[in-house]
Amino acid sequence: MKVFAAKGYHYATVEDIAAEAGAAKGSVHAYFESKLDVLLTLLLMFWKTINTMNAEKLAGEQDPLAALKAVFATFRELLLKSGDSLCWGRILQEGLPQLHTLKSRDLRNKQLAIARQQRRLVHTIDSIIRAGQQQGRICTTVRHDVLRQMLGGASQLLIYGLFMKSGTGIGYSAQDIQASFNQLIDAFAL
Amino acid sequence: MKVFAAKGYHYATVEDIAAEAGAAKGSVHAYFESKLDVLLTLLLMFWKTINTMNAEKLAGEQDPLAALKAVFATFRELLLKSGDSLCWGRILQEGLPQLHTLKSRDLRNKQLAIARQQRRLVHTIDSIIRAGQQQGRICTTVRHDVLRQMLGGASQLLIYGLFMKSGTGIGYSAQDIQASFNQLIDAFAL
Amino acid sequence: MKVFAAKGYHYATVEDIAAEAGAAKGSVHAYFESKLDVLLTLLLMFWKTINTMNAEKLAGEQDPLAALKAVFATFRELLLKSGDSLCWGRILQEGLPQLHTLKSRDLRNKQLAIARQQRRLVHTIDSIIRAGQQQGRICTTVRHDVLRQMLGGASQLLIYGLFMKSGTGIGYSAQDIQASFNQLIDAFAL
Amino acid sequence: MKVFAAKGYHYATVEDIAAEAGAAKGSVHAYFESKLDVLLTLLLMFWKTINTMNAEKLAGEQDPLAALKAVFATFRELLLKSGDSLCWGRILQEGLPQLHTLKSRDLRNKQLAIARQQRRLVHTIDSIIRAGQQQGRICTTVRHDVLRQMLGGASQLLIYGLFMKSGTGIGYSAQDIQASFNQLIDAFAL
DNA sequence: TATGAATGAGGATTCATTCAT
DNA sequence: AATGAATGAATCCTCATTCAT
Repeated sequence: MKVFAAKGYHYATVEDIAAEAGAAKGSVHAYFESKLDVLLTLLLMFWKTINTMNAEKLAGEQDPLAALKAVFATFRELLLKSGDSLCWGRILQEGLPQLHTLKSRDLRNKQLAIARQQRRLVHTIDSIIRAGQQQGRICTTVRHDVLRQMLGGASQLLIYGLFMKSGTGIGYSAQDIQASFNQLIDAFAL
Repeated sequence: MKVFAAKGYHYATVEDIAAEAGAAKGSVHAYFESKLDVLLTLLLMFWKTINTMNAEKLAGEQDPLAALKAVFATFRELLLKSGDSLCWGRILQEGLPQLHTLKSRDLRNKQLAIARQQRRLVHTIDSIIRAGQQQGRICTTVRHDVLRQMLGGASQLLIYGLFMKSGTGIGYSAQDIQASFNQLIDAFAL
Repeated sequence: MKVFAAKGYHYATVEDIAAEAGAAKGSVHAYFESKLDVLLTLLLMFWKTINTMNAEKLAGEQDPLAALKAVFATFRELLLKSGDSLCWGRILQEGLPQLHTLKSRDLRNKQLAIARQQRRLVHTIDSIIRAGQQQGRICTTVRHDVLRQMLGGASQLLIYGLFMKSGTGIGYSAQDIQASFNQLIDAFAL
Repeated sequence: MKVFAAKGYHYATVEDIAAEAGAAKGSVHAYFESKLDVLLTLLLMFWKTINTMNAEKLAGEQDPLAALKAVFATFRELLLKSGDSLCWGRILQEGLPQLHTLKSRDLRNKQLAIARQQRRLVHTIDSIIRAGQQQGRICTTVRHDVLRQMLGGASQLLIYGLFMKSGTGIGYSAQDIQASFNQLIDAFAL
């Protein structure tokens, strides 16, 4: 994760990964089918964790606005967990090869599993928004999918901003994000 | 641009690029120092265009809310220009090598120029927001840089959504974006 | 061919092949899909040549015994052509990977083409033998396929013997083979 | 033996060998210096067995033709022993690395021992033929080494034929070989 | 003695880049 | 100016071998 985050998938070598783990090149292939498998495994882990955490948090939560805030808080927590680097953030952005280019069946399945987890998160958010709209708690002039994308994008770039190098005009902290993002959600509340 | 967008920087070969341009592999290097140079040139072109278009649109525009809407409209126009594919979108996400890894001085300069253009856009947006806040037109409970990141992120993911494959829960069109995004901006107006 | 013959397929590296050809490693892959493709191409070339030469020689040949002698003479000519090394001989013995292990469709087709050419030679020999048996010129107490295998094996090992290192009890020359092999064929004539 | 026969030396892994033996990878190296050592050990075993069996059979055999038949019968027995696969046959064909490439003295010695056993078989056959020629039982128009190679090659390919896949024009059985091969020997009897 | 996790040398392959034509 | 054949650096992956347990 560290290596991919620091160098990007393509500039990271298997040797780099092994070295970071304090192991030898060959050992990486003892645990992963290929370099791509390492990436896919990480991605799958990320999305699964997101969904698991959300499931726990949302159990029993009735208020759609609170639920929405909780979901995006999960996202922030996970992205910020590693502390000093935007590990997940950079990994999530990596362009993956087309599904049909994947040689092994196992890898194809992994990529499908990732897509499934991503869809699950999407579905979670959309359900909350639609429920909120039906309860008259969330404004209905915005499509649920549009709102979901806006919130997701805003959330992402806010976090990325935390790790941007100086000189890019970012002066806020993790705390600022929390408050402002909740204000954003409230802007769509009724 | 098409090739990078379709395959991603690393999966695109110089041969692909040349073929798309109806030229031969060697010719690419007659006009570009390297493959990376092609990408950097494209990126620089993108950001320069963004800033140029903004400069034109904003000349004489007094209303900060209208100005903000115009700036993000520019972004959308450019990203959507190619019509049937998210060319710029994918290109913009490509992980670039670290500045210090770049061998040639020319490439380093180009990357710096890109950063300059990106900062210029950031400055443009921030100026509008701060002016709006001073004029009492934009709410001051949100930092200007936080608002800028939120708007930028929302804008990006909305557009990416347009190109996502079916099954990802995207049902909106380019028109939906326009209205919803302006509503988002208005949510921060006073 | 020289490299495969000298080192064997697996002990020969692509670099060796390139060096022998006075070219660079990468150039091998400009003309061949893979190292295996080099081998398959050579094998296909060999079997095609065998069949072509036979077709020419046998046109108009009525005598089955003369025809048989001609076919095996072709085999000898080709194996001995390179002069100072048993190029084809060693290449022909190389164990090939199973058809289904082959990654590319092109390689699979090449291997099938080789099998086709081999079958064609087998068919050529068998036809001659059967015709000879029907004409009462070749003894019928031996199955045509048995005789074909015996003649083929004898032919092969005779030639291999020519290239065996001293100390293996080989004292004959290429001329001795010709006479003795024809005597072998005559042993089955009526 | 089974593994080498099924996959070929280079496509067989030590893990395969261990698995077939119901042991673990590491155990192979407890009994053999290296993978090549396994192969050489098998080869040496084969040739030693051949010579031992021949020594027993030939003790007291006066008739050179009967002796020749016995020697090649031994060869057939051994090659066909495994029953359903051409184990020895494929192993015998494996291209070995050049003697001087062998790292360990032990391996070099083993390879020399194999060569010694091969020479011993050659000598056995040649002695029989020469004795037969001196006794006027075997025709003298063929050199003893030429006859030995012809018989050996014929014998080999006949047996290989038994294991060839269908579609290669092989229709005979192990019994057909016996009779036909003896007829071949008789063809050189006086 | 048996194991199997860890190792790293070895080699095939890719593809950006060069340069003679 | 355009080409594309040739190059070789870069790197993934395999698997024989080692060795601590």
